[in-house]
Order: sequence, then structure tokens, then C-alpha cells
Amino acid sequence: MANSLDTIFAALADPTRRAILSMLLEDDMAVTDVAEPFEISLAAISKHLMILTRAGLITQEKRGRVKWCKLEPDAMRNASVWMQGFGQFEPVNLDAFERFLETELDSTPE
Amino acid sequence: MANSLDTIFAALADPTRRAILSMLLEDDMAVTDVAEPFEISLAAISKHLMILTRAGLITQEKRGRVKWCKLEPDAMRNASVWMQGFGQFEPVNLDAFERFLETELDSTPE
DNA sequence: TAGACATTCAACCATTTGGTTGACGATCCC
DNA sequence: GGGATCGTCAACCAAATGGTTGAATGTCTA
Repeated sequence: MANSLDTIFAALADPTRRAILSMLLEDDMAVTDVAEPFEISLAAISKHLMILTRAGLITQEKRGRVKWCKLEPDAMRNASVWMQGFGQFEPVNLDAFERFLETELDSTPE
Repeated sequence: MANSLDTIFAALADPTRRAILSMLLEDDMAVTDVAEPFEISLAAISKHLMILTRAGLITQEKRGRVKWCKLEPDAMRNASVWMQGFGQFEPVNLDAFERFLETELDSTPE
């Protein structure tokens, strides 16, 4: 299930993947260009991009032989909102909150 | 290094650990009481609590033979701030959450 | 003091993760 | 057509993860 808190937080737990997200904040990028600043193999980057895609944090679109990677900032919103639950509001039922986020995801257009 | 984004996000990626954090939102708890609702062993819970502690998300204080677990909501701030850098997701829609709670009450008889 | 309780430690296991390399399927362009 | 480029796949590896069980440690209490 894409966009679950599990996959989003797991995707964010890796520094390489967070760096990729930061790069994509500037602009959409081809896979090869994403890989350029890193010292690991292209295949490894490709795997990282898969994980980010499964988490819904980016989308990939192939045009010709180039696959373009695009940041999807909204995906982080659920995780962000979940985290806001700690500290900001008064004791709230976070289980209910998690269910709320799930139903919200189902109903979010696009 | 406690409180790094790596350890915080990795700690949050597990549903058991998120559930524990939610429980601690209500009140401080002893390890045994934390473990009670889960079906895994006490040792496994102890490990989860270690991970949450290393991430700085909780603290543990031993009084007598009981070790009390306490939520540290501030620790999430670093991660939260990092995430805010991505996109302008709207602030938490508390109204929507309240409506959700109402419909949930209607649909889940007790 | 002996037992019960609270918690961790140690050893172990299966699965996942993050990386490698080499081969492969597309696609562009000369 | 044929070579270069883009990206993934497959097989493999080491290390980390999440779980188990049983023994050990420390503390309370009858």
C-alpha cells in the first residue's frame, strides 16, 4: 500500500534518499542525473528511486529513453500531520488519527 | 547520534513503535504495561523501547524495579522541520478530523 | 530469606536492506 | 544497421532488523 506511514517513514530513514528528495526540490531530474553526485552504482540509485516511488514521495515518467523523476510533496503531508499530533494538540486519539489519514488518502483526488 | 533524522525516521517506520508512542501520549507507562496490548514478547517490546530511546523519542527512568517510559515530543521537531521544507502542505485540517471522529462514532457501535 | 515480579541479556533465526556486478531491453542518432 | 546511452533485472553478498526463547539481574514483599 503506497503512502502508508510505514513506507513513507522507511523511505525517509535513508540519507541518500533524503538527499535525492532535496535535489528534486530544485527541479525534475533524469535517473542518470540523480545518480551523478553519489558514489554508489546507478542500479543502487534506481532501487532508491523505486522505494521513493512506492512510498508515493516521487513519481517517475518515461519519455523516450529518459525517465524523469518528480517530487510529490503532498505525500509527506500525512506523515507530517501524524507527527504534528505529538505536542501540538491536546491528547488526541492517534489511532483514530491514523485511520482518518487513511480515509483521507482514499478520498484525495488525483 | 541520538535525534538524527536517520534514527528518528527509522524508529517511526515501525507500526508497533508508532503505537507505543501513541500510548505514551496518554501517560507515562512501565515497560510491562506498554507490552500488554501487543502479542509479541516482552523482550521484543524492550528492544523497540531501546530504539525509541536511542532516537530520542522517549526517555526511560528506572524507579525501583519498574522502568517508566515517557514521551519526548520535542524530538520529533527536527524531523518535522525537515519535512516542512518540502512543499506547502496545508496545516492540519482539524475540522475534517473532527467530522471524521463523528462519523466514526456513528458507524462503530460499542 | 525465599519467592515473585520487572526487565534485560545472549544466542539464535528468518527476512529485509543496501550495495555490488554483469547482462539485458529500449531508444536515440550517425 | 550499428554503436552509444538510459535504465532495469537478476544473482549475489554482508549487515541490519524484528522476532523468538531461556537464563540472568535487580528489586520488592511475605
